[in-house]
Amino acid sequence: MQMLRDVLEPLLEAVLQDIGVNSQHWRSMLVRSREHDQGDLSLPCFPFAKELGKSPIEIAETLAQALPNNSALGQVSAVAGYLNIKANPEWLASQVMNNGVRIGDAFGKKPANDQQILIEHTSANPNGPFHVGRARNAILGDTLVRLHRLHGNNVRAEYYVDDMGKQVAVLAWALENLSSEEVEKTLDQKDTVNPKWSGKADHERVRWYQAAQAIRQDRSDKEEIEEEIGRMVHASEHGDEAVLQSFQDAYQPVLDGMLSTLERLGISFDTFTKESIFVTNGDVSNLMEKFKTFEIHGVAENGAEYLDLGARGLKGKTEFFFRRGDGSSLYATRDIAYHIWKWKQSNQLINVLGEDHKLQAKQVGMTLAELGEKVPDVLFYSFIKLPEGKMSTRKGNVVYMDDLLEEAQAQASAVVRELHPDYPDELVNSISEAAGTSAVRFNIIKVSPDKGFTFRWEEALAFEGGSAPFVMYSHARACSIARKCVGAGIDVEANLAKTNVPVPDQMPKGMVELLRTICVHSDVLSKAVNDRRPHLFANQLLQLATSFNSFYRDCMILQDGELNVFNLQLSEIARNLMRTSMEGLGIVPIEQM
RNA sequence: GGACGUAUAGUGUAGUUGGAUAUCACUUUGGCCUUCUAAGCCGAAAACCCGGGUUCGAAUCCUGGUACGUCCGCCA
Repeated sequence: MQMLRDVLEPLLEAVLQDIGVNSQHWRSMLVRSREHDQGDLSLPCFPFAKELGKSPIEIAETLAQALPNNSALGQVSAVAGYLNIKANPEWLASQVMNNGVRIGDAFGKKPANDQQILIEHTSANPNGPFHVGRARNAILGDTLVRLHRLHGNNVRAEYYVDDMGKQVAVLAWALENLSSEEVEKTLDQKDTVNPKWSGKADHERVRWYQAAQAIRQDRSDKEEIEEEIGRMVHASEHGDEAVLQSFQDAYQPVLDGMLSTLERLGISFDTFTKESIFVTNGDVSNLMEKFKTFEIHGVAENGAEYLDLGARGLKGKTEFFFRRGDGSSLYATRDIAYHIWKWKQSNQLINVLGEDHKLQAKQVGMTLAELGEKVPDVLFYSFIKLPEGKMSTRKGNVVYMDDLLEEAQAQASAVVRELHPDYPDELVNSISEAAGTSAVRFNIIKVSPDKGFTFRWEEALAFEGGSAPFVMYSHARACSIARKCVGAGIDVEANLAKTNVPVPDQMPKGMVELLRTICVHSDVLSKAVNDRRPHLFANQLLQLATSFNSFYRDCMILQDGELNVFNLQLSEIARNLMRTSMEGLGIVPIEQM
């Protein structure tokens, strides 16, 4: 709780100096108490014992006695060598009510600053529909974008389109050379397209890609095919406009289909940058010429070139190849050119990458450093696997995002119908769409990115406990209260505008809990953003919703037609904080459910 | 074989960078709907992979194991 810390530290410093502690080390020892009953902040006094020649218990007691009265401080106590300090609930209330935590206009939105941040995420190869594994990148990345915006940062969400290379070439070749009969014959009814997605190019065209993959293995003329594809790849890497155009014609509908899936999850991008532009504009070849002048530059027997990053401390395989024997560039080389370009338009770069890209990212980072460029921040995440094992399109062991979202919506719909048989279809649909997609997102965001994640239908579709619908429900309740007030003829706006509303003498547990949660909200947001760990904020939002539910139980706002102004104001603050926070995580803040 | 990551109640997870009685949810279990939405609230039970070390104090740091994941292409 930074607010309390700001008040407490100067007071503690004076007191500590009085008893003979002069170092500043204690600041890092001041920690949040485990038990809220004991306090909000605690100072363990054991390290002072040696220095002062007194027992920790004695020191804690001396400090508790010496700490001056302050409106921010509630109970101050010494327990077993710990100095425990509790915030005064009335002070918390005044902080919350008097804009102390209302940051900006939107209760929790910080004012914008001049940081220009570019977050690149997803950047999936446009050759097939999203499955839940690939979606972790998009959900994590988009959440990071949203949280930065909530934090007041200027962010650009960027998708790096892989519009060259073998995968796209295979897709383009297949679309030009294979009839749909051939495709179906080759795939032999395997993993047929869900009729629901029959118009969707990401689901349709991936079959051409898969058929081509099979044909490249088996067909009698596979050498010629390979040659043809190789020629296309080669031409694209030398900037052949016609070939690049044919690639784009092949992948663009697929990409559009994939993006529409993401859109359903509330994920969108500001800019799309095509990999090929760094080849056609000469950046890549200039870069490769520059590498030649490096002292760690090396050449293989067939003329392929590399940088020996071992000389810069890279362990394992130290040769980082940036040019093939035939003179063309490699993916990583283009990625470096891309990063140099990105640095020209922003002062912070964040990439969201799967853990399989760790080595690659390291090589790119070291090379950028070698070039005198800054190294981007990277958020790595571990893969999502299925209970049956690794997710693999080839083995048919996949859960497509489109299917998951459809199922989530259907199950949410069943829940709504059971709970509210009176709701009209249209309302049921909008609630279940919001609840279903939000649940899927939240289920993925709430766990630490570097944790391996096993996808389970029951968990993705859990609508209670620590889920998105749980938060949405709390928010909808708060909205319902406001509606009730309006219905009772109360001017909500006018009551919210009232100042100097007296803080109640008796504050129920639920109210204090809510105030305390609100007071740490912005601390947690900063940490989640700065450490690139969105799950911290997801947990904070759960805490906020839980606190609100306790408050809701303990504190009536409208009782026998009487309005409690203080409670209304607090409820509205919490409601707005929930709303902006939900938006920050991509949870749809519907007002009724 | 090497590099990097992970290991917490029956299950899934949090742990603010070394502090007290380790978080939350599911499951199990006892209560709460004639007052603002019970997708809710209040309670019970249940865990730090195994050895060593560092120190007043270790889930957290060091070290040695074990298990799992990822990578170690002139692929993207």
